[in-house]
Amino acid sequence: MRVYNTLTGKKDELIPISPNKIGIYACGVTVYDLCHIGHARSAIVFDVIRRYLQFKGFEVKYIRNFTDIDDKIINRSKQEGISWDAVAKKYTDEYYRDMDRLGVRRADVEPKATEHIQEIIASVKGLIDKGYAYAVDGDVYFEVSKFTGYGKLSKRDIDEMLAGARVEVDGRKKNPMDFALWKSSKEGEPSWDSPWGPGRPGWHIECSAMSTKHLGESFDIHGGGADLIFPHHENELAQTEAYTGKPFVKYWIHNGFITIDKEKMSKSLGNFFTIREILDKFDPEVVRFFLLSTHYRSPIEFSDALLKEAEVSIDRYYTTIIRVADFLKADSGAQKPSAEEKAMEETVNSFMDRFKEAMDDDFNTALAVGHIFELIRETNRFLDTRPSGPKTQELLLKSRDMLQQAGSVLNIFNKKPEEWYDALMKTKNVPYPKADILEKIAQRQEARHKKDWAAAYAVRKELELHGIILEDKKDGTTWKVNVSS
RNA sequence: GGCGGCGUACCCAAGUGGCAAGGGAGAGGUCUGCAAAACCUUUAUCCAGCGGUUCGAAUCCGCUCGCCGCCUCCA
Repeated sequence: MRVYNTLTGKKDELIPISPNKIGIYACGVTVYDLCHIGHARSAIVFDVIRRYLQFKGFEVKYIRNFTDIDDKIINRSKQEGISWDAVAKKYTDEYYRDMDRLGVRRADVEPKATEHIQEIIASVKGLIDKGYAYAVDGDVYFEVSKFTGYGKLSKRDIDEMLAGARVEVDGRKKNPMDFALWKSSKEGEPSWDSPWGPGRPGWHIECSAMSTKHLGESFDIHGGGADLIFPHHENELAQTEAYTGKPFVKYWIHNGFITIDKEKMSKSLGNFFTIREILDKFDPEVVRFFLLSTHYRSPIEFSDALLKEAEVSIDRYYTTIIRVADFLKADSGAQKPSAEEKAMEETVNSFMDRFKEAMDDDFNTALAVGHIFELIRETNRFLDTRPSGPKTQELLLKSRDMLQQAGSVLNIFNKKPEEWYDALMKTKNVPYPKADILEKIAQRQEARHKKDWAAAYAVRKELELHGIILEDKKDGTTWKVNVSS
């Protein structure tokens, strides 16, 4: 399989450092506030990458960190009037609440910066010893010009960046591009003892320390949002390779942004939606599907209208699953050849290959989703021919199984149809108890028996007003929530 | 200013050399007591524009226009 590698700028064949094993380190979040949908995208993208690699049979070790000490956390603790570690704890809990709901699996190891202070200090010390870093007044800086590969990830040149001139001027640094490995603490700020006095780690060094501790000095995949390429990952790469003298990461994977009115969603612009407020209106499965229906490196424009389209798509899946279940329950088993059988067989049998082919090409979930809907259409088309018999049943069971397997990689299609409609009742605020619906359906059945079509129609209309659609079938009437309302 | 990306139907979106996936919306139809769902037909002789390479390009090269990102914290 091939993955796009930011370091090489092209799709590279994925060859693990150790056969059949893959180590992944994804940058998590700084726990100082609620997560927005951009954080969700990154988390879901790497969740799917991990799931797919496991699906392919790789033994995956997945690490995702929490940055639980930095300026933003300290500021927030002043604002909220609670200690910095209480802030970190609070927003770590909130993070889990959101991500669990979104079906993002926990990582194998979820390290925190503050739990790795000794490793960090050892790295900083090592970098000073090797001449890559220098201490000034309790701060320690990495000397960018000493590392010849600096800029190779973000394709930047130190001199050109200086010409760009948006770098802070700090006379204590040898070069304005030098960045902090260790920051001295001011009075009253959280601090740890170090050879350079009380202080705390710089942002980049924590990821170097944690990733190499849990995955070794060289590992396979390192990822995060595209905004981390520079300076975070560039710096991380420089300091780690300077320290170990070995290649750090083989494949760098970065996901694209979420945009609002074509502009990057970000905290500073204030144009962001929290995961929480979106989940008030849409089921997590809808959000996942929405995010996965565009390739992970492309920008995604975010809007309610687009989420609704995703909702309709998911509904189409569940509707088909109900059809299949209804069919299997009712099929007499009498052999009846179908003209569509051959086409159906072909689509079902080739599905998994096409799904894998899509995913093998840089995790092309958008194409994979396309294949899923081809299978759904073919399944419906097949059912429309009213086939019957063991062969028919076998094909339908296999189709359902294929959809389940693909769904499990993307972690969608994970509900029973009833659960999907229960969920819709909530997100669509249908204020109508299920018992009432069943009651109305019974009344309507009575009217239908008497061929009182006007009364039957009135019931249909009444429920429709509440967002409930009735479906008359051979053996009774079922209801569902209208997704397009 | 430097570096990078994008521009595919009404909307979303795959496709990176061989006759343009998929979803939504619209229109017409089949089925139905009425519906819904589903299915069928239909909506890009063409992929921002211009020029070039090639037997052949949305896909490669050049230029132009438009949009966006990174270069400061940021998923």
